[in-house]
Amino acid sequence: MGNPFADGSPAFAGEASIHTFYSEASWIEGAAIDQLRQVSQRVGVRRIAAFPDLHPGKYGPVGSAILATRLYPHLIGNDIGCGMSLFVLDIPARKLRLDKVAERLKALEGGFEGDAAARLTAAGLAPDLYPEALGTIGGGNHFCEVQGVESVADTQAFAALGLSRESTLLLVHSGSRALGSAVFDTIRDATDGLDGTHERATRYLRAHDAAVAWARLNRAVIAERAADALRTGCRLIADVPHNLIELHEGAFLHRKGAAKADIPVVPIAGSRDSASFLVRPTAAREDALFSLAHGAGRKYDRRSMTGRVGQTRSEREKLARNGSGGLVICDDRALLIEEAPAAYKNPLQVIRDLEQSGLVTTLATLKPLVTFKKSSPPDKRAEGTKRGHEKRRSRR
DNA sequence: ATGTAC
Repeated sequence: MGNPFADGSPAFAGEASIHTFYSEASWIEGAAIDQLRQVSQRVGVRRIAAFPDLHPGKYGPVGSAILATRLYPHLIGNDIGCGMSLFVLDIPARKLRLDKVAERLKALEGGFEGDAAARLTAAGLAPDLYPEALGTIGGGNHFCEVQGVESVADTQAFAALGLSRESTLLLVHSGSRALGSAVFDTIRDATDGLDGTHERATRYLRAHDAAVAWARLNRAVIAERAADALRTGCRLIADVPHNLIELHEGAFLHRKGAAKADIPVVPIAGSRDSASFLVRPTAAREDALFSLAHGAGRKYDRRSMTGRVGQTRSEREKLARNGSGGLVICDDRALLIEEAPAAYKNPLQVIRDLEQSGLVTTLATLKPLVTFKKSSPPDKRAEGTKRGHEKRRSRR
């Protein structure tokens, strides 16, 4: 089936307009289109913008921005405040030894050894707000990636950010961990959304805003920990949430896997095997609800990836390297397979569509050098009894 | 996505 909204013109379903920013060349699942339609028919939904990384999610379309007069916490889900932060490290890329970088980044696996409570307080958050989780990446599609500069399209704009072809960048994708999940738990029953003036909505929004701030701080602490591990410093270039609700002209702007675009520069992640992009959003794009794609977007869901790739040892070893010699640290085999580059759409096509829609100009292309996802957890099999071994073996 | 439901 073709893509009914691919012409980019607004289509009307219910009261809401759906404006798409992807071309026929982008892979868009029918189930995601169905979800867009369903959301467009919900009470209070006014306008929807959908991006080329659009794919179906648990409660609604991922890769879309939804403006509604009613509040829909489920459109955001549990990882409130999730996003990408780009930093520059105080060390030129040519000085990096990738195997050493990979080894040192394993320090991220444990907890933050600094004063989490003090950092929370400095960010205006309660010191007892999940201090033990602060500075941890989490699972799923989250990562911390050391990048080099592949090419620069706008030298002046790139230099104005204090960046050059020699720069080493650090892209952190993480969110609010257990906090966002706990906040979502408080409104799990509100599947039909909330009246924004209701006290329950106000309470949720206050907790939501704290989770957004916590997630931003989390990315900063992760970057700081990575920089410390690499014996260098770092400086923030851009912090861009893609999972949050903001007030816009008296209505709620829900962004689910849609990057906030009303800021100077936005990093858009590729898969771990392909380049990421630093783009400049076109100002004041009301039609795109001041949003952008947040990455490549999934092509295959996690479950269907099992059996698709990583069957043999040599295939799994291939997944631990990227095509240009970079390294991937992911000692969790299931996660390595679920997050294989083949599970994602072509990020180049995503950028092409955003450029052709006039939503962005690309400043630079960044190549992955070392992608940290997860290092060895304590080996549970080694802890088990001999009987446990036999049980496990018989299950296979 | 999640100190992962049971």
